[in-house]
Amino acid sequence: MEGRSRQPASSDDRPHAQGEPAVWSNAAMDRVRTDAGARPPRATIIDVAREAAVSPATVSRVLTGTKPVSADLEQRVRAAVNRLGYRPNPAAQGLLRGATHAVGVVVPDVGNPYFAEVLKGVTNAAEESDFRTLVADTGEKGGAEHDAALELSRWADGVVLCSPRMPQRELAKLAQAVPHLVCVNRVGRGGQVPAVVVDFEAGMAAICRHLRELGHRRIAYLRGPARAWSERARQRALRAASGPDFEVLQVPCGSSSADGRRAADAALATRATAVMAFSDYVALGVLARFDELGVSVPGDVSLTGFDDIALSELLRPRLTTVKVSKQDLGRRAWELFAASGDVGGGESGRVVTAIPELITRDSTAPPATATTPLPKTAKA
Amino acid sequence: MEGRSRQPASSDDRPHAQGEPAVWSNAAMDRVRTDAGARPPRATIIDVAREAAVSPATVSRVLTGTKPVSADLEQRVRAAVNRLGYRPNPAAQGLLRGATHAVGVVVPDVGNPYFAEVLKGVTNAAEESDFRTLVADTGEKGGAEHDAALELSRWADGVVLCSPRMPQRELAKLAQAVPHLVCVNRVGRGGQVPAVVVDFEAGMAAICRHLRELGHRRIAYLRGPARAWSERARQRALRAASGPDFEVLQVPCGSSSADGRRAADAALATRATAVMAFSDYVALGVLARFDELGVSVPGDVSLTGFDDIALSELLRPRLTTVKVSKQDLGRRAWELFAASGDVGGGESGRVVTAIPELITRDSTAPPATATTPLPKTAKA
DNA sequence: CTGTTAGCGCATTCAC
DNA sequence: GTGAATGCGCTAACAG
Repeated sequence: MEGRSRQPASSDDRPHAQGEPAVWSNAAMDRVRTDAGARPPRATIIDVAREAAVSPATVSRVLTGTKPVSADLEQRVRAAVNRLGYRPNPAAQGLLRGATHAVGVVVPDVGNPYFAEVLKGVTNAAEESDFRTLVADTGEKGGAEHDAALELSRWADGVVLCSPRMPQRELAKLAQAVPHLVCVNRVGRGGQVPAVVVDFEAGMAAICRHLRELGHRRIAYLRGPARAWSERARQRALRAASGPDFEVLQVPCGSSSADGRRAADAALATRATAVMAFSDYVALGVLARFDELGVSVPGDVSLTGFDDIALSELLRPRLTTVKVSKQDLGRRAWELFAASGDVGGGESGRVVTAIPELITRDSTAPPATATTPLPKTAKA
Repeated sequence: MEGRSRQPASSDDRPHAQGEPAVWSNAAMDRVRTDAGARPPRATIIDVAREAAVSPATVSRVLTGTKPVSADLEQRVRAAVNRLGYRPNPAAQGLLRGATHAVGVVVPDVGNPYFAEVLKGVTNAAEESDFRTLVADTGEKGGAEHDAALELSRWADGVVLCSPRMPQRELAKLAQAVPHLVCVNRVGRGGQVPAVVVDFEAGMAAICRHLRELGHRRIAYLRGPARAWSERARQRALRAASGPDFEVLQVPCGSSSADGRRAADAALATRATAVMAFSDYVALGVLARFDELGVSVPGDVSLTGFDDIALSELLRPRLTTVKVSKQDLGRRAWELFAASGDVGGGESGRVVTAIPELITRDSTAPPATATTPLPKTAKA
């Protein structure tokens, strides 16, 4: 594309670094050998058949193992396959079989360790059944979920929707358009769409109980995305736990650690003795901001998360939270998809519930005094 | 499959929770309506053609926009498409065009925030060009990379290999079998395979310089995976920086925070005044273990990371590290792939280098004394 | 057991 | 401009 030097490129594998915009440099380390487009065209099943001097059908039979083939021919075919490095074209197979052997996964944000783990769970489980995984990252934009799922549904045999933020009726409509839709952390009206969900109510209840037992009476709750089903479940638990001796102050927040960081000040302003974050990921941000403000956890305020991501026990203080097996969530979602296939798509409406477990660590303690402590110092 | 109750399932969307093994419960919330397999079969282009009373070719022309179509017919077709909710079958398109409009991404571990970000970068960039993304997670098993890439190469038009740990010759062989292979953080012999890499040498050099300026003379380095190309690059920088007044002690470690946690004690045992971790992710584990041991950072020892993952500035102390634009890495890899397509696969051997930037934060400080401090207390 | 035939859903030649 | 025919790579039905 651009001019190229004829210099044979230092034999070492060390790239040289030079400026281009910002930190990026386009090392003009041009190709060495000029065997450019000399790549042999991909072998087809016909090539293999010719090579082995058999019919394509025989090759197919050897590879799929559907019908018995004589030992002699089988050897010839295998040899030819290896020699040519033949691998069947999945698109063609899919076209014929009407199934692609792939699953789609829609996540709000792969950067969020929670979803990364769920994705990993699906991927690993799918791999065991020799299924490929397609991902779509909606960037926390609920509006993009519908289209992403619809698109993936054409590529894959089923779609796993992680924590969809879309409205209920949109989900219902989607479920009708997408053959094997499985939700994670969301159950639709009456549970028509198969789902694997965490029992958020139980989890929040456990956290509330823990806080109450420690003596907290005034709690700030950092809300997650308004449209998240899990948020509504949490709210139910909060309502149930609320009372004259257990006041829950709602603070808008979000689902990322950046959101947590931003909301930390507002949480403090409630003069609560404990802060419940929507998730561990959010709590992370809160912790950072509290530290900046010189607010000690749990000395000045207690803090809780949700999910028990790997980081939470690496943090200081180690976070009190509720443990959810994220990879299992993904794996279960996969299983739900796999099962739905067996029954021909009729078996919808299965909901699998994961019971989370309270993990008491260092970020919670009894309130320092009857009244809410204020930051020791402002802005470290 | 199992017996089902006729109970109409509580109209609420709250799943009930009951025991099964461990924390999982299979809520027997059966399907409500019995419209089981009543899903209409997916519409094909022929259905649309019939519905619009035109030929399939016309439908195709409207959808692909290759040839002009009269306004009248165009309207009829579009209406039919909407009515039927038709979406072309990508497998069929792929078969015909010989390209799938998908990229594969092979990562050692999606749970690692570094790779999650790179993956996100690829996904987002691909999406903009209307490409799908396929992922394979090799679980840090270098042996699985080759097969994963090979497999993905049949599904996708190209494959992005993230930080492959496979031996050089295996990579070379792979590059020959996979049409559009792009590496992240690895350049093969002479750079035949297009790659986008971080200039690890520059990064490590910057860290060494920083540490030396602070007065550190005895440093422990927590090694990454032996087979990682980036590790070898780091070693080069270390060798260059080493000298009588700057001693680098090597400690085997790995690439995960769990590895870091395990290696922390050994790092301490070197009696170094500063510890350089292979990555931020590793440093995370080190920090946690140090805290357990009552070793203060940077009071007793300084600690550095690499990559500047989002967490690193949320941690306390905030980690001194070297900043790498992880999403950009992914995006650039995508661009390399896209570009390689334009030139027909001949343009191999492009290497793009990202220059990282030192970020000085709170985890580094001058050494406390001339001699290495020992842990204040053992096992907090 | 093996080879031959047909067609999955689509875009793209060709004729008109 | 439009429609009818062809074939992408593969496997499932049929013959033999």
